[in-house]
Amino acid sequence: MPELPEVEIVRSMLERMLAGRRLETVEIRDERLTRPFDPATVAAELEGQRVAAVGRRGKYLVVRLENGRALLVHLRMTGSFRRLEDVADETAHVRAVLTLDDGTQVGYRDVRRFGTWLVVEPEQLDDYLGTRLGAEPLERGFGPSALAGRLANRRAPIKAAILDQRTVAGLGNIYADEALWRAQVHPLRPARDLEPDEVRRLHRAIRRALAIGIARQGATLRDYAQPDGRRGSMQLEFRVYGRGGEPCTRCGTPIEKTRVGGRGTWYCPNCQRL
DNA sequence: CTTTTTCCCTGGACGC
DNA sequence: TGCGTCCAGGGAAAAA
Repeated sequence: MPELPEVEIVRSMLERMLAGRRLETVEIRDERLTRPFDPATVAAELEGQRVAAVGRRGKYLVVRLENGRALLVHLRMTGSFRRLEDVADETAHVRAVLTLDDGTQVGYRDVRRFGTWLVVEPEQLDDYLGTRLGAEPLERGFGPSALAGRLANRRAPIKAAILDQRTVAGLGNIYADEALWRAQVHPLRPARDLEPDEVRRLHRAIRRALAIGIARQGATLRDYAQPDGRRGSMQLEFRVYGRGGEPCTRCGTPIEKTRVGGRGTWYCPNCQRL
C-alpha cells in the first residue's frame, strides 16, 4: 500500500522514464481509472504532450506536462507503474499503457482498481492539492509547532489525526503506526491531549520513519514494487506494523493489535501508554 | 466545524 | 476441490 516513501521511489523512477519524453499514445483500458471523466477524453488530453517533470505531493504523483497541465495519479492500495519489457509475466491487471517517443512502454497496474488518474488545468493544481493536503512532512514548512497547531482542539485519536492528510500529507497505516511507536505515543490518545514534548517526539518520529522508508526503497508487502519490478526492504525495518505477538525491539513486551478508525493498529502496550 | 460510517474493489487466507 | 466469509485500506461522500 504505497505511502509517501513508496510514492517517492515511484516518482524518482518515473521521472527518469518520462521527463523530456513525448507521450505518443495513451491507452486507458479501465473506465474506472479516470472517473468521473471519460477515459477517451483524458487519453486525448495526454497524447502528444511532452512531460516536463514528475513531482510528488503527499501520496499524489504529479506528472507535469509542458503545456502546463498536470496528470495527478493516486495509486491508492495497489496501483503501480512498470516498464512493460521488465515484467513481461506481470501483464494482468494493466489498466493503462503509455507509449513513449523513445519506444518504451510503461504500464499502469492496479489489481483493486482504487487508483485514479486526473488531468488538471494549471490554475487548478494548487487548489486541488491544497484543499486536500497539509504540509509536506519532510520539508521545512513542517515543524513541531505546525504539527501542534494541526492537532489542537482535536479529540480524535492521534492515529486518526495523523492519517488525516490535511494534518500532514503522506502518512498511511504503516508509517502512522511506526511513527507512533518511535514517538512512544499510544495510538488512541486524544490528539489534543498530547503534551508539547510528545508532539515534538511525534514530529521527529514521523520524519524519521518516512526517511528510513525512502532509504529502504519503500516497503514491499503484497503489491508494491518499484517501476523496474524491484522490491523495497522497509518491511524488514517494521517495529510494530504486522508484528502482533512478537517482542517489542525496545522492551521485549509482545506487540498488540487493535483497531483505530477501522484500521488495523499495532503498538507496544508498554512503550506506548494511554 | 469535527467525527464516524459506508462504500469502492480484488485476491489471499482460512474454516468446513 | 470448492465454497463462503473475513480481511487488507486511501479517500470520497454521506451521515451523525
